[in-house]
Amino acid sequence: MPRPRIADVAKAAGVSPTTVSHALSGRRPVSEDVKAKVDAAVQRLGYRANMLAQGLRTQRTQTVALVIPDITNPFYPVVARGVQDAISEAGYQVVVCSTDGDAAREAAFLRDMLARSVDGLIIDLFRTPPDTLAELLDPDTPVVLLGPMPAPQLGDRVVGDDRVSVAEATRHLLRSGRRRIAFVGAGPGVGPSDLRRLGYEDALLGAGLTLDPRLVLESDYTRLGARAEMAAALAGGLDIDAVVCANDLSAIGVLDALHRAGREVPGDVAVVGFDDIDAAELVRPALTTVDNRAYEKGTVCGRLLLQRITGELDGPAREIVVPGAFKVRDSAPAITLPAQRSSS
Amino acid sequence: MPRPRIADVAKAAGVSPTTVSHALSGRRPVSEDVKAKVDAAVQRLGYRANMLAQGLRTQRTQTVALVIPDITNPFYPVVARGVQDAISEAGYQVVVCSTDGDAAREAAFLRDMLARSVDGLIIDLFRTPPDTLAELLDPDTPVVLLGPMPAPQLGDRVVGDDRVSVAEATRHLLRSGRRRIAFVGAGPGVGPSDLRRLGYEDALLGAGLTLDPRLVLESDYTRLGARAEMAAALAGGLDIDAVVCANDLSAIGVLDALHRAGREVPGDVAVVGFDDIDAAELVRPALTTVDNRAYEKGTVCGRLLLQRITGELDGPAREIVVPGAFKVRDSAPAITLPAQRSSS
DNA sequence: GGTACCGTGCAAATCGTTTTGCAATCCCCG
DNA sequence: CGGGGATTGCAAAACGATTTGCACGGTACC
Repeated sequence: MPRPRIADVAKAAGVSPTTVSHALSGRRPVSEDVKAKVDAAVQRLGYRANMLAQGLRTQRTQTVALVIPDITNPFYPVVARGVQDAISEAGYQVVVCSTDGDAAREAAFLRDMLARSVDGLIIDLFRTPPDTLAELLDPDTPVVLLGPMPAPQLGDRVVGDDRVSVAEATRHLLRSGRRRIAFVGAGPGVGPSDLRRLGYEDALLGAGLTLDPRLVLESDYTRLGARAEMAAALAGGLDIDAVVCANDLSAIGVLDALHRAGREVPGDVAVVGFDDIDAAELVRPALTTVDNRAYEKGTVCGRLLLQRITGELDGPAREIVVPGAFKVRDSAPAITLPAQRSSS
Repeated sequence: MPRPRIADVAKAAGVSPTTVSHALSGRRPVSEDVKAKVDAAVQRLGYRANMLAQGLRTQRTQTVALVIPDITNPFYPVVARGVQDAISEAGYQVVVCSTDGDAAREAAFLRDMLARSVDGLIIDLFRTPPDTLAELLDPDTPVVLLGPMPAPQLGDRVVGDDRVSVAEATRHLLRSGRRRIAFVGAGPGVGPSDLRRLGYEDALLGAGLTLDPRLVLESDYTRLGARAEMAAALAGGLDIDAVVCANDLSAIGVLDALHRAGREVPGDVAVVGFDDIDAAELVRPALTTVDNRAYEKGTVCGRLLLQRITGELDGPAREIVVPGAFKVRDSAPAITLPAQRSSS
C-alpha cells in the first residue's frame, strides 16, 4: 500500500483532515479525546507528512544549503558538522554543494538551491563578486556568509580575525629571527588569501621590512598546487627562510616541496599554515598554524541562520567574529635554531 | 516582486501555462515560434520552476540522501564528493546526514529523508540491523548500501574486498617476522570491523597461529578512542609486535599510544591501517594501509543509484565490489628491522 | 430564557506545477 | 470540396498538505 496521506489518518481517527492537521501542529486547540485518537491513528498507520506538500503550502522546507568550495578540504567537513549539529535539533537538514570555487558553479548551485526553496543559505564563495551575488540571491531567503569575501548588507557574516592572526604568526617568525619570509596564497580576489596576505604584510611593514613581490606566490589552496608552486620557485632560486601559507593544505604542500629540495624545516625554513586541520599536528614537523575554529564557525552559522529563519532575530546584518588561535608547533618553533644564515 | 510563476511566463509569452510547461519539458511538440517566445519570457523574468510544486506533482525531487556515520571522518568527504560528482551532472543534489553510528539517529534520518521524498538513498549504516532497516525503507525508493553491513535484497551494494585486503596486510606483517599481532576494531556488529577482523584471523590461521582473544581490542573508529584503548592495553602489559587496525584513524591513535609508551614504530611494533585517508601518508612514520577507494566508491554509488532512479537499470539487487589496494609505507615496511625480539 | 461567547469541527481555497482529455486549426489528399 | 491525420493550444484535475471562514453545540451570564 502507498504512503498514508493525511486523509487516511483522518478516516482512521474518524475526524476531518483539518482536525488532524490541527491536532498535529497544535495551531488550534483540539480536545484531549480527539488528540489521542489522532495520535493513535498516526502511530498505527506510520504516518509522516509529505514535506513537499507541506513545504509548498507553508513556504518552509526545513532545509538549508551549505555552499562551499570543496568538502574534501578538511576544513569544511568540520564546518558542515557544526552546521548540522546546530540545526538538526530544530528538524532542519543540510544540503552540501562543492563548487570548487568556480564562479559558474557557485551561481548554478545558488540558483538551484533557491529553486528548491531552501529556508536559508550558508555560503563560502571564492569567486563570486558581491554585485553578482546580490542579483543571484532572493531577498527573503536569509543568508549567512562564511569567510571574508566582502558582501555588505547581503546577509549576516561569520568571519575570523584572519588579518590579525596571520600578522601574529608572521611576527612570531620575525621574532625567531626569520627575515626572508614568503607568502603562499591564491589569486587576488579568490577566497581568504588576500586578507591573510594583508596580515603578513602588516607584520613585515611593522618590523620595518620592505615587501618583496617575488616572495608572494600564487596557488590554489591545495596541497599539490602549493607543492608545485613552491618547487618551481625554489628551482628558480628563491631565497627564503620562512613561509606563511594561506591554509594548512598549502603549508603541507610547501613542506613537501622543501623536503624534496633538501631544505630542513624548521632549520633552514620555518613554515606556518592556517586552519589547524587534523593533519596539521600529524605531519612532520608538526605544523605551526592558526586554529580557524571550524566547528564553532559552523555552529555559529547554523544558529544565526536559524534565528533569521524563525524571525527570532531581525534587523540589519550582523557580523560575528570568531577569533583564531595561534598554535605553535615544530614547523616554526619559538626558539631560533643555531642560525646557519644570520639575516637578510 | 515575488518569484515569477509559470502563469506569469505564460502571460508574458502570450500562451497558456500548459504550453509553457510543454515548451520547457519538451514532453509534447511545440512550434518553433512558441518555443522561442517562451524561452524569451523565461529569460526576461528569470523564471525557474518551483521544485516543491514540481516534486509534488512528479514524485521526483532530484535529490538523494547520503547517510553516513560522520562527515568528519576523512573517508566520507571523499565519498560525498564522488557522489556529488556522479549525480550533479543530472541535476541532482545530495543531502548529507551524519549519524555518529547511532541507531536512533540512523532511523530518524532515514524517516526524515523518506518524508522529504528523496529519489534515492545511499547509506552506510553502522548499527541498524537488516530487519530494522527493512521496515524503515520505502519499497519504491531505491537504495544503495555502502559498506559491508549485511542487508540482502534491500538494495544494491557497493563494497570492498575488505576481508581479502586485511588478510593480505596481515600476511605482510607475518612475512616481515611479526608474530604477536593485535587487532583494533569496534564492537561486534558495528560497521566494517567484523569483516576486517575476519581477514586478520584468516591470515593468522593460515599461518598456523592460534587466535588470542586478548589481542583483539574494541574501540570506535576514532583516533582518541583507539589511543585510549591501546594505552590501557599497553599499561595492562599487552605484549605485541604489530597491530592491524580497522581504519586509519584508529591506526593513528595507536601510533600515538605506542609513541607515548616509548615503543618504536616500526622497530618494536608495526602498524597497519585501513582507508588510506590523506593523513596516512602525512603521519610519521607514514602509515602502511589499504586504499579504500573512497572516491570511486562514491561515484559508483551515485551512478548506480541514478540508474535505478531512471529505471535504466532494474532487476535484482547487484553487488559491486571495488577492490582495495594495499599500500606499504614506513609503519610496516617489507624488510624486517634488526629484531630486538625474535618471535612469539 | 435569551444572548453572547467559546471551544471544536468541517468544507473549500490555496500553494505551483504537470498531465490528461478535448477542441481547434491546418494541411494534404482523394 | 470534404474528410482524416497531425499539430498545437487550453481547461481542469491531480499531487498532499495548511489555513481561513463558517457552523454547530454547549456553557455562562444577565
